[in-house]
Amino acid sequence: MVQSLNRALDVLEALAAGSDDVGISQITARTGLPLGTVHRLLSSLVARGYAAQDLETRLYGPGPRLLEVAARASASRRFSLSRIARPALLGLTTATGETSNLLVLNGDEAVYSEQVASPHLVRMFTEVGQRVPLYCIGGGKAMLAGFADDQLEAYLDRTTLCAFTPKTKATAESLRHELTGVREQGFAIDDEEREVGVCCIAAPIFDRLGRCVAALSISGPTTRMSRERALGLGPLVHEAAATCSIQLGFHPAESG
Amino acid sequence: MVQSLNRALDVLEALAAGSDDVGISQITARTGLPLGTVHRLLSSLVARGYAAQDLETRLYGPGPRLLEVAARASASRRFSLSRIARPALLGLTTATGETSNLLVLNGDEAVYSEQVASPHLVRMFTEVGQRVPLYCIGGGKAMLAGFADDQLEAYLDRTTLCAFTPKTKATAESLRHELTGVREQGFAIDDEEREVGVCCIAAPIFDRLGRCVAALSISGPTTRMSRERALGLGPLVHEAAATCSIQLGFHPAESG
DNA sequence: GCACTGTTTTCCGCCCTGTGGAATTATCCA
DNA sequence: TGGATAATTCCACAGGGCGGAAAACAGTGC
Repeated sequence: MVQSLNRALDVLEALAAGSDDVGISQITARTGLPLGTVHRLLSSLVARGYAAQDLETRLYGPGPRLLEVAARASASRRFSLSRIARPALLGLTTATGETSNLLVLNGDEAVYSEQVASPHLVRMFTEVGQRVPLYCIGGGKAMLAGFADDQLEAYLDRTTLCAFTPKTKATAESLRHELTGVREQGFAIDDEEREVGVCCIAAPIFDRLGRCVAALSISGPTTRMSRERALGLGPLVHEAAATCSIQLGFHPAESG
Repeated sequence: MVQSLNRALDVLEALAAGSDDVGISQITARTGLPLGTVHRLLSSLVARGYAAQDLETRLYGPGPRLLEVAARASASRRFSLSRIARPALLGLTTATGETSNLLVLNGDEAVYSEQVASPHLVRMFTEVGQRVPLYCIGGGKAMLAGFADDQLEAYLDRTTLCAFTPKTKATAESLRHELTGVREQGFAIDDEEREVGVCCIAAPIFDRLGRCVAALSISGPTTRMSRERALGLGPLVHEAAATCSIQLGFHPAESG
């Protein structure tokens, strides 16, 4: 572990942590590094544009180059959703024995874009690429729950809800009510709402700007996937989705 | 300038540059650093999460921590639009003697959110906080020109164009035509389209995702701001806006 | 205007840490 | 199985980073 680099990263992270500029002495306090050292490292960071100094206040803050490099990096194949989701899907299917899917938000629909199939003979099979309305599947409802209030209302305004099965939540009222529950729990269930005999549990994935862009789901025939079992798997899916969010650069605490 | 840090940043940037993972030897070639050195620096970057190694291919790519830290940093007051725009506005007003404004996109309207007033006795005066439609002012048209095609069409669909003056471009056709011109030039003019006797010139500001979020404008009475003078100021406004974009983390070349 | 306090910035000799060539190990093809 | 390519690990040297302390610089109260 290269010492100076390691310390410089400490300094960089200290700069990025707060929303206000900080002085050298504050950074010294936070990092525990000697003052002279902090100054030297900061100068180098400034020279490369990773930090910047306000000439009036003499305080330091994160620099534009940091954002620039991160923006380029985010274009890397490494951060493509499907690549990130693959291990999560494998994990879910291994753990549960049921088919898991990555659903991506596209307009007002969800698109099945990655799948790991269950080893069971009787299993869920949805075509990758298939598009479905958001309100009637687990992954869709997970994403709706991640919407901001006005975004959700706009969606409800322009969408005609239609009951695919007797259990479909086909009124704005019932949907709104359910989504508040989803927000609290962190996962959404679809208990035969799209198709009779199919139950699924899902959780939302957020990008680095805190926008809900996708969802993970596990689905199976109700013979194996009872409502109870599905709900029990909720935390598992939630955890897997949260891991994906973090890898996308999402920061849970303060996403301003 | 701390050598090891400096080199580590070279390595980091080399990782972030391409959209595919790279091997150590490729980085050695790109940076000119010795192989052992690159490996050592990379290991440190990996340990901190700024780089990541694919265990199958053994190739390296940018790490999630980079995005995470950048996401936090972007919340810094330092990158708030109005803070970035202030010097630009000062520069424009100093250079031209006319009032300059920062307009921020909000829904389908532009909001005047920062202003530096002209020293002239006869001058433009718009209230900060005022909201105006996009299609009839310079800054609004600059932002429309920065919209993607489908985004623009959706806007035109849901907006009723209304002629404020005889010169207002109040048809979808005339607007579309004008906007293609704006895209080529990089600035938009408003020659008495909102109010008779007022002319303004404006350019769009893009955020780090390449989305058009705001615009800078210079406006003045037609007695001083002739159409010709305004057009002559176009490159100046364009340049100022481009500087703001870069400080927001916008990367002109490959913004994927 | 002047001393005082809490900063940031600069300096410099010691020595720890990063350096990079070369040896070692892993991996991929044929 | 063996040969080529690339990734790791190793180690002795010395150059670069370290950090204490001094100097320069605001900002504040008298």
